[in-house]
Amino acid sequence: MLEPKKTPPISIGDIDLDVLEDTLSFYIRTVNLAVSRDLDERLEGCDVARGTGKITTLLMVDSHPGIRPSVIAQLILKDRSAMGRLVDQMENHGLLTRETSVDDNRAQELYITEKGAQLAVQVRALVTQQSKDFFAFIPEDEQRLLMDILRRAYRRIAGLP
Amino acid sequence: MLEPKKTPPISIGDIDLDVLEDTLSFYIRTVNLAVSRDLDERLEGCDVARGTGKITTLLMVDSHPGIRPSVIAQLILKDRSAMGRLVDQMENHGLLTRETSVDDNRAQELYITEKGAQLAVQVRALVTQQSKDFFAFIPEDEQRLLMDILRRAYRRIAGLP
DNA sequence: AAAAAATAGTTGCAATTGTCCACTATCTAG
DNA sequence: CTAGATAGTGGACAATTGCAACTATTTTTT
Repeated sequence: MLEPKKTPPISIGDIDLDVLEDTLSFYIRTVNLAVSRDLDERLEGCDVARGTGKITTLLMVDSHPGIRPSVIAQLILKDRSAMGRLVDQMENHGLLTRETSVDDNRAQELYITEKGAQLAVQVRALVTQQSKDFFAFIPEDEQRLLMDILRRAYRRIAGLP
Repeated sequence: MLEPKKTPPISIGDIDLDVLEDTLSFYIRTVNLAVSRDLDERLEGCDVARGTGKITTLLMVDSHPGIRPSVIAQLILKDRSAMGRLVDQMENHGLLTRETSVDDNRAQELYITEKGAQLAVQVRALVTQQSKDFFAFIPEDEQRLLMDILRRAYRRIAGLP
């Protein structure tokens, strides 16, 4: 029978990724997407969900009382205006307070609140666990390797010693 | 002299990253930020700048004529609506065309245009070079390792075989 | 063969985000 | 004392993205 045969569509299994197959940045970008989404889900409603930086800010303010917005901005790769808004938000949520530095009236010092400190405890646990879970399918030793490399990359990017 | 001494502010060198120091997801997120920005700079005005997915879409349509939007959506981890807009954009820019599949009238097939094909050539070179440059400070063998691990992660996430 | 469920794509809405730029205040250096 | 750098603020704007509802078509079930 010479019936018109349906050409099977290109399905997900047939795909090769072209040059992206060997492009590190492609994998970084996509894995980031997935891990960030997963993290957001777990933070549902947690006052520090969505976007990069809230978590880092919370933890940094908690463990470095008096730290300045501009320093955190450098850590999370944001400009000062974005950082300012982030601090606004967290202040409104009662997680931290701003004070003008007595040493330099241009600068601010950030301090954690009681509520912020409590949240920090939870977030520390949650973030650690999430990362562990998400990458659980990678063997321990490879995880360490991966982390070592990415840590170096990050420190270089952020200008850390 | 007992003058009031200025307390030196917490500076970038004094920071320790708390639990983030050992959190893979933190590094993925920050390195992603940096590498994506760098990429965007190089793509300035290039019709496929900003956001994830345009590049992948271009290359996939170029190397898999007739591929469907939903298949690409799965590769770039987006939902159908986001994918639709992406295709709108690229169609408006004259990079690809849509046709309704004769086999399945619900589905579309995407085809590259001349302009799109030319851009694909450039983008292939640019993306490859960018990734190479950006991670140049990592030794070759570590890069390979990193890529192997992340590739596995990606394939798992995207549901590839 | 008819009804139900699954799939592909579109659209509206809203929220988020990030960026750019200009502006003020303050500090530091020459 | 002036010039230039630095910290933070605020506005406007563009772009992405995500959700949910909706249509059309195909496939499965009964």
